Amino acid sequence: MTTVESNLSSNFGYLFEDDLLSEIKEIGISKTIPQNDVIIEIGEYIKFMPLLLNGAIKILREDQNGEGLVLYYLEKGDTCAMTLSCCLGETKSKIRAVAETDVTLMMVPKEKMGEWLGKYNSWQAFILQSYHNRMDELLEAVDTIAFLKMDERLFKYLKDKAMVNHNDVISITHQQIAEDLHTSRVVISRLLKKLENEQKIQLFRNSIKVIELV
DNA sequence: ACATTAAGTGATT
DNA sequence: AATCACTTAATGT
Repeated sequence: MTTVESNLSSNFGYLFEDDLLSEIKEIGISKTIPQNDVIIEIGEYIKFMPLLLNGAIKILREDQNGEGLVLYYLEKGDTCAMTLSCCLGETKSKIRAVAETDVTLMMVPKEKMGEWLGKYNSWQAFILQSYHNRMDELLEAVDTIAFLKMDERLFKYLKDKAMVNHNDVISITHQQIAEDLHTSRVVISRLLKKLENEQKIQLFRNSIKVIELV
């Protein structure tokens, strides 16, 4: 068994029946994407549906000026709900997906999506469950943006980032955080300083250590 | 040594 | 919370 195959089994094996699993192995194209590469761009048509085998993907929304806002992260075993709706409905992507870490994907041609829906119960369950999970995450993102103050948003952002990277030291500049949260660098610097005084984080040049991971 | 980039801070809106 | 203006610190050439 190849690495990709065992990877697929360990992440999706408990979800899918064996027939489906072997069909995915046969048809799917595995792909590795280096950190920070854009996987899906806004306005792009989607021909493949990705199953995330390894790494993490950052999902962003963008305003008219091309400035981004992080919505949520996908981790292994996840798939992107945007691709689901795009593959089923022939529409363009409304979000951008960026590789947060190095990523390995299994790309399934979109034609198979509909076919499998009728053929495999486990596939149908997976698609519905994925929609449900993404909906929850989207609502959580809305709550975060609407109800939390910037300092709480920032701390949540840091914790999420530490989580998906499996590392409590985050390599990032204040400027980059500001872009992800759609605010200014000065604001981030001040709030980070405050979090450091509260012993929640430690600041270094080009990196931040998260102390209170909860 | 000089230029560039990252980060810290007071003052103002 | 945003912006301006300025300083200080770290890093690259």
